[in-house]
Amino acid sequence: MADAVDAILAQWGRERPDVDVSAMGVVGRISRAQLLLGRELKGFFAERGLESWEFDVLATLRRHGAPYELTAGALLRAAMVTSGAITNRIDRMEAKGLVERVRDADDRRSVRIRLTPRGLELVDELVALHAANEDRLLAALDPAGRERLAGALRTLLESLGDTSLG
Amino acid sequence: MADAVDAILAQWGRERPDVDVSAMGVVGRISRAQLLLGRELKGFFAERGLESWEFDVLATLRRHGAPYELTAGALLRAAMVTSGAITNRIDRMEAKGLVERVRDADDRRSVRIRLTPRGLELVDELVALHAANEDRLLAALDPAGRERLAGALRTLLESLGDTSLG
DNA sequence: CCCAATAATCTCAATGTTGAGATTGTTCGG
DNA sequence: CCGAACAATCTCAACATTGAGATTATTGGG
Repeated sequence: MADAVDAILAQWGRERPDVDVSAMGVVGRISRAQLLLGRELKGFFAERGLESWEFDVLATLRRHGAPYELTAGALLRAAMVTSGAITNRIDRMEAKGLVERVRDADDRRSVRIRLTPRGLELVDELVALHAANEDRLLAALDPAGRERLAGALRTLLESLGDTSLG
Repeated sequence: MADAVDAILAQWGRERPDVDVSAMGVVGRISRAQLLLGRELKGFFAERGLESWEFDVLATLRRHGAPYELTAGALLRAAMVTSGAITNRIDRMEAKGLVERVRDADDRRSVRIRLTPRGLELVDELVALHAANEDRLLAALDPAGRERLAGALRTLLESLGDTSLG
């Protein structure tokens, strides 16, 4: 069986047989898989009135444990976005009542972003559904295949410097 | 050794031991790998005065073979973007002299996008460097590891419907 | 203590994508 | 042939992100 990337590699093999394009077989598939999975997740959250990035913020706060708050800086490092993006996201989620800004009394440059009761309730309700949905998206892979995939990606991520949560 | 996703899974295990979040070990890593690889590629092309999406258009035209032209529709399906994005990209690349629009005489709704000599020269020069750069980014994986990774991703992509180039 | 360097967040213009609708052209049944 | 349905591309407003610079607050050397 062949996917779209196999077709791309075959085209390069025909047009530029002098170039070793085999790395594209990995990099291209990671890119396409992310795009297709991202679309699925977007649809999943849209059905529930959320953007994917909103769930991402909620989940980041939730999994860090009580009192479910992080600084804006910690959130932007976790989401791997820039400061402008985090300000915008928090603005919108604050307006929706999912998080609130709390000025830090010890360092007033800092803003702690905290889950509201409503935000906590929402993320606790969605996380199981989200995990089950991701599990469904991986249905084509058996447990051993998932383990190999996760393991190889871990090796790759470590080599790319993805070792901390910031 | 642990990457950022291991830390995330450990947090969920602590906070919500009732939820099976193992699928995030795969989906989360695909997402982060794509983000980090994408940044590397962006830097690589920026050093050469190109955006990643510009190379993507050039490469799509090049690998389809002479006369190095495709319709706007074929290009947008290959890039997996919407029509507005392709119009914008072609506008800018046409202004840079990398591609040109050719109205199809047989079906005048269609526009064929064709590599200019300069575009062809540029992509032919860059493709080997690009492939070598991607190879470098995967240096942490041995050939067998790459093969397993590509194979598992192919299975996943097929199951997500990524079987044609449009 | 003061001031320069550093730090955290916010502001905002530039950039790019989406997606609906407009425009232009083709096809095909009657 | 005509007109409706379909097709390909372009237009444009809404929305998000980036990244540089502004703002506000802290720290540490002298």
